[in-house]
Amino acid sequence: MSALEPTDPQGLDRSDPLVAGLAALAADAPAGLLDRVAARWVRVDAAVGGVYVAMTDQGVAYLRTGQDEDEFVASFRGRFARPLLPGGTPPPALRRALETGRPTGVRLDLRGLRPFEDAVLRAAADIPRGEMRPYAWIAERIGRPKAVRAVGTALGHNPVPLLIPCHRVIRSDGRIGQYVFGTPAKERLLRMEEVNLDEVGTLAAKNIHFVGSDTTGIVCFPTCHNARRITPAHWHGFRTLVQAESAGYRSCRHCRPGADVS
DNA sequence: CCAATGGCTAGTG
DNA sequence: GCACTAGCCATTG
Repeated sequence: MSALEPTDPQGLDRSDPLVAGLAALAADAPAGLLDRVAARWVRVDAAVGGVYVAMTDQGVAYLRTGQDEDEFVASFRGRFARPLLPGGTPPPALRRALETGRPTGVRLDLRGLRPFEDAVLRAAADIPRGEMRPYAWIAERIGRPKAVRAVGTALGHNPVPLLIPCHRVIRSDGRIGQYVFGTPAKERLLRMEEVNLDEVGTLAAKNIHFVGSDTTGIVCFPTCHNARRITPAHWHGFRTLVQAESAGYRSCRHCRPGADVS
């Protein structure tokens, strides 16, 4: 540093372009730049009660239930290496999504996921409202048919439950399975979106996990919207997909039981 | 690197 | 049918 240069009160050499640049940043960083680094959190009412939602400039990165904001911030920091600041008003699209359970128009920031987790969550994101698929179905779809348990683990780490509907993934035997916000919440969410859990339970008790129509020769998961329109007179239940196939049925192209056909 | 741990399953008796 | 269990596999300690 030259003695002729003015001395900064903080001892910084402002003639150094780098230092000058940094100083300018610190002094009046545009909001957009700060938000490129820091995430913002908001509180939103959801179907399961109040939730905290963290958003980056790319979209929603993290969502959790709970009352204590310090806890939320701490758990966010445990997973993401970036600061989290209070963020003001929730975007209307986000509020609408969490009120109605229809997450249209909400951008997600899923960076940082491992390839396996990413594949699992993307498959789960494709399950339509009001329908359910087994853990094993996701495993097959992503090309890891034996990683069924790991699918459960990955869904358990879903950073954005509700927005990625992991509550629509159930066990192959028809039981509800576990959920990041607890099994009762999972049941409530499913009933809220008009899944007939009682019927699914009744069928499961009779070992029926697939249903088909003898007019179309198509077999579905019981909650598939095609399955729900089958006339009782033409309705047939099956214990396994193999049984349905040997009876001449082919798997529904909408719900894709036995997701081997891509 | 090895062991342990899950939002699970299909098989066995 | 109904319990049980060995197998599975991506993460984590």
